[in-house]
Amino acid sequence: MADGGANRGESSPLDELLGYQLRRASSAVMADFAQGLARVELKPSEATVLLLIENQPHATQSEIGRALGIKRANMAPLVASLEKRQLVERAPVDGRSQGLTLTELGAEAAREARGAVEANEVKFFGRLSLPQREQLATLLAAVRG
Amino acid sequence: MADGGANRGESSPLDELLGYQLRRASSAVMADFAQGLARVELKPSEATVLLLIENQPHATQSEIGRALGIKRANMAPLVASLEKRQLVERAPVDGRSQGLTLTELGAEAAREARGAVEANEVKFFGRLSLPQREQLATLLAAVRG
DNA sequence: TATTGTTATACTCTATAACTATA
DNA sequence: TATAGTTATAGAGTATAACAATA
Repeated sequence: MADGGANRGESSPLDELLGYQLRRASSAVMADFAQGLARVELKPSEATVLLLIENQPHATQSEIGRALGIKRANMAPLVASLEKRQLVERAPVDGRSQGLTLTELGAEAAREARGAVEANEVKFFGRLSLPQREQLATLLAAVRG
Repeated sequence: MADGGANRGESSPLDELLGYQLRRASSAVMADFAQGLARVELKPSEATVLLLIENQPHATQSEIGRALGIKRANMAPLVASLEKRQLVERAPVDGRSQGLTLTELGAEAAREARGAVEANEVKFFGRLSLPQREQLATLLAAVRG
């Protein structure tokens, strides 16, 4: 790693800060997740969109974006790319909205994405006991308010 | 917010994923932190660098970068900008390393950065009890391994 | 008037590669 | 050989502003 990895050899005033620890933990988990997805040529944002469409077929891209905290302006090129790769299909809902569904290829990609998600969860949270995982979920929800 | 904010109205399969919850919590905290720093015209990465230099004067930028998980290649323009703004001074340690210290202006910026950090901590973690905060710190450390 | 989707654009953070110079 | 610092460059995510079409 040489650079960029987590340094744990020296204490720093940031160690006391939960916001900082939260960011570092999130970065570590996300970097591994991105690496796990690289094999399938999906970015994390694309993978989460696929999983959400799988779970809520015919949702519009605005709805998906809202659920994921991704702005409309950023959803447009993201979905356009998924459609171009024939992972997602659009079907008009009304004159301005289009419902999104997975193609067969998209469903396969979603399965692979879920595999990457689960490997990532096991790798980072498998060390925790079930009560610890529940506690962490509770605390994270409380932080988000 | 209209877009981009956290949607909590609908359940999704991602709600079960600790990695996803971790990322969303981190994003929320970081967005608020960045906003709090905007008043001082500091980015989060710059603020953390200032705080670390304050705590470890004469540390080299490689050392600071290692402690923060920022690569040398990314530290270079960051520190150059802080130096240009006269927040940081460099003093040669040996022929290839330079120790970093805060100027008076930099010390003042660090104080303001610390204020933003503490407001951010209170806003998001003040809701938690002390044992809960300790538990969260323990769990995040365990996640990072 | 509000919402959907879109384009253009900019900023932050991160990543690799390649180079100089010093140890 | 390894390390410090630099430059160039690319990718991922996010942000705002503005627009057309539709509700």
